[in-house]
Amino acid sequence: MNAAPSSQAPSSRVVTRFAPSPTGYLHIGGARTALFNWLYARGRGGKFLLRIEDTDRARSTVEATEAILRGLTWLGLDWDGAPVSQFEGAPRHAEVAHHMLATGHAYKCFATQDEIEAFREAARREGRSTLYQSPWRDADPATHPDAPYVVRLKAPRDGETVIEDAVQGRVRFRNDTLDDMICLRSDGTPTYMLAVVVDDHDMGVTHIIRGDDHLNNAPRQMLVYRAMGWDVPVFAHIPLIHGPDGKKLSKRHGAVGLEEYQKMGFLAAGMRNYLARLGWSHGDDEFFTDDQAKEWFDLPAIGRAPARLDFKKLENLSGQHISAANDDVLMDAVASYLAVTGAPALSDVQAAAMRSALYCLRDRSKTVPQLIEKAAFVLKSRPIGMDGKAAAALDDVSRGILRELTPQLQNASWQRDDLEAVLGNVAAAHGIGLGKIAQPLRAALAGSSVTPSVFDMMLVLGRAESIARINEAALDG
RNA sequence: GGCCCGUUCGUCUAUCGGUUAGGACACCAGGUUUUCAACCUGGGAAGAGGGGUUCGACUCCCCUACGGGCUGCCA
Repeated sequence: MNAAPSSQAPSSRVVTRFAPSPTGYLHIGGARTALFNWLYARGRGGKFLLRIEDTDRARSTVEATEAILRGLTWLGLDWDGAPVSQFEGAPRHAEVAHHMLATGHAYKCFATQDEIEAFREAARREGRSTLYQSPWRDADPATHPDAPYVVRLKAPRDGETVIEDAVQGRVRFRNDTLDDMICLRSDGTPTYMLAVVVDDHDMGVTHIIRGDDHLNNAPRQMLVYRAMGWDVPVFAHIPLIHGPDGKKLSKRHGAVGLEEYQKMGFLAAGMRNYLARLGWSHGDDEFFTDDQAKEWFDLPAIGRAPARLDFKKLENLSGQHISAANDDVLMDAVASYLAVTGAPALSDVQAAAMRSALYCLRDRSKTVPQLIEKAAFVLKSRPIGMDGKAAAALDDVSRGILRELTPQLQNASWQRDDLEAVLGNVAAAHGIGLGKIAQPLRAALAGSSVTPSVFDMMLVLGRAESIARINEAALDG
C-alpha cells in the first residue's frame, strides 16, 4: 500500500508543479522532472499541478501543449486540477510588478535594448563582466523621460543571497554578481522570471523541483519572494540528462521526445522505473513499483551529477515490467502502441486471442512490439504464410515427420505433458533430438521462427487449428 | 571572460572517515535449451590529478584538469 497518511496540517501539505514551455514535444528530461514532482507529491498526499509557461507568445503553440499533455498521460502522470496558463495571469503579474514599484523594490529603467547591447558588446570585447547596471536605478523620478520603460527589480548590491537547495545543498551567490532582473517588458508584459514566482506563490507551490539550468535564476527569484514578503518554497535543482556520449541531450542523440519512446514500444511503467532510477536511488533497489517509488522517493537521495541515457537498461526494465504487468495493462499498451505507430487496431477476436496467449508471451518480451511479434501466430488466420527462416526449416524429411505427427496429435489429450510425450516419442522413434521436430513444427504453427514454445502455441491454438496448420505446411511444396 | 554545479566499474548507482569499494544493466566464458527471450555459474571492470586535515580518506578542505549550466525586454 501507499505510505501512511501524513499527519501534516493542510497548510503544510506538499504542492509541486511541472511547468513546461509549450514550444515543442515533451523532452525526456522534462518528463523526468515531471515524474520527480509527481512522485514527491503523490508519495506525501500532496498535489501535483501543471502550468504551461506560455508567456512567449511567438514560440508557444497549442499543438505543443497538447503533445505535452499527451506525453504526461501516456507516462501515467496525472495532475490535479486544470493546467494553468501562465499567459492568462499577465494582469496579476503586472499587478505584482507595480506593487514592487510602489514599495521601492523595483524601478523604471529607460535604457533601450540598443544601449544595453552596446554596453555588453564592449564589456565582452574588453573582457569585463557583462552584468548590466542600469543608471536609472536611483534616478530622480523628475528626470524620467516620457518614453517606454521596463520595470527592474532593485536587487541588493552588497552581501550575498543563499539558496538552501534540497539537492545541491547550500549555494551562495554574491549579490554584486546578480543583475536587476526585468519584471515587466517595455510593452508592459511580464517576463518569465517574474511570472514563475507569482504563479508558484499563488498556486501554493511548496516544493520547486526543476532542472539545474534554473539554479542561477533561483537567487534572483528569491529576491521577489522577499520583496513581496512571501514564504520561499523549497528549491530542488536536479541535474539534466545527457546523451550516451555525456554531452547535452540533443536531437543528434536520437530520441529526445517522450513520444519517441512510446513509439519504440517501452512500457510506461518501465519508463517510470527507469527515469526514476536515473539520478535517484534508494539503496540497491533497481526494479520497483509505483507504490514503492512513491513511498521511497525523496529529495536528498537525488544525485548531483548529470546522468546519461542507457537504452539497454531501459529495455531491461521495460521487459521486467512487462513480465510483471497484468493482462489489462498489457492489452492497453498494445492498443496504444498500435495507435501511435499508425498500425491497424486488433479486432475483438484478435485481442481475445492475444490475451489468451499473454501468459507465454510476457516473459519473453522487453518491449510492446516484441510482444506483438511473438503473438503473431495467434493473430494470423490460415493460410498463415511463411517467412524465410521458417520456410528453411521445412524440407521433405521434416514434412514427413509432420505428417506422422498429426494422427498422434489427433488422439492426444491436449495437455502439455501429453503433447510433450507425443513429440518426445516421435523424436525418439527417429533417433533425433526434440529440436529437429520443434523447428519445422514451429514453422508450421507460426510461419515464423520467433515464437513462444511449440507446446504453448498448440495449447493456445487448440487441436483443430494446430492440426490444420500442420497439415497445410506438410502438404505444401 | 564572469558566476554556479558536477567528477566511484563502459553505463546507472551504493558507500554519508575504518568495507576484500557492493548492486544493477552491458560485456566475456561456460552451462541449460525447441526459436527469440529467459535462466544458472563464473569472470574482467571504478574512486580525474595534486596537495592538505586525520591514527585512518571515495567520503572533509584547497588547487588543477575535464564536463555541464547560466550569463536575453526566451522560458
